[in-house]
Amino acid sequence: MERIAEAEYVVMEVLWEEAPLTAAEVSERVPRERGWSLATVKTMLSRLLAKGALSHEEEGRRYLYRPAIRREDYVAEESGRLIDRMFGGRVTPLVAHLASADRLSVEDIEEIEALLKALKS
Amino acid sequence: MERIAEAEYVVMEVLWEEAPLTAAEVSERVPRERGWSLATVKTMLSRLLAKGALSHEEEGRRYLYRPAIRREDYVAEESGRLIDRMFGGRVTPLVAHLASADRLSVEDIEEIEALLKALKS
DNA sequence: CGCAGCAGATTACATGTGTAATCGAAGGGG
DNA sequence: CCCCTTCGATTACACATGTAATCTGCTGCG
Repeated sequence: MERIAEAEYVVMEVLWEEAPLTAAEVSERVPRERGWSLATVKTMLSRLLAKGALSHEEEGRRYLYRPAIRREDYVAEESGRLIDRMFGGRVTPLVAHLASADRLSVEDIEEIEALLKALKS
Repeated sequence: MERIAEAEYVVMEVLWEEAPLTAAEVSERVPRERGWSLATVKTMLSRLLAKGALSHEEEGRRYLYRPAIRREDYVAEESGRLIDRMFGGRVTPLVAHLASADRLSVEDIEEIEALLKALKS
């Protein structure tokens, strides 16, 4: 599975949210603050097709695009990559880090505790 | 703080481990499997200097390099970036994801629970 | 005192990425 | 039936990245 660049990821998000879509529809749904032209979106779509991250079917003389990889798989790969690089592949140090970096509120902690408890049973 | 590329990060790791070091010393410590020439390491060092991620002091006619940013800060930024992109900035979904992706062993879970308990007090 | 060798600086070059503009075909409106 | 619009395809172009090789200036060895 080829690497998806950050700008490309924006397009993937759109299509994971709703698919299939035409290029124009994707363009409409790209977050406004990106300020992308339709042309840019089309470039992203082609590159993602080439990378095998999207598939397309013809609808008249347009394409309908849809994801060819699952969001979970992509997220798993990316977060795994980060954990491997920064935390030697271990998850506990990541959580410890998040905690000490104040990314964890008391509510977070309680949610996670509940989650873990559920996991054990 | 400018973005540090993946290859550059390898050099940062070396210097976070031990500093200050000369270019040659850094080169020796770069993981063998990278197969980098000394020239490549020197390029990384210059780029990191330019980005302000390293500082250097002269020692004779060589430089001694040392990190100018803390590993903690870099890791915080990168993991924050991932969490924002993939989990809408919320940590709990990340942990949930890790759990469902089988990145959490029973021991992990117990370690994290202990960690969280300590955090609350 | 001259030169081999090492330091950093400069240059190289292919590929990836961000952000389009342009081109050629096709189809719909008048 | 012809032209304007709209598609996807092709081309553009600057900057980043990965991976070096070359250049230039000192410096210590002989």
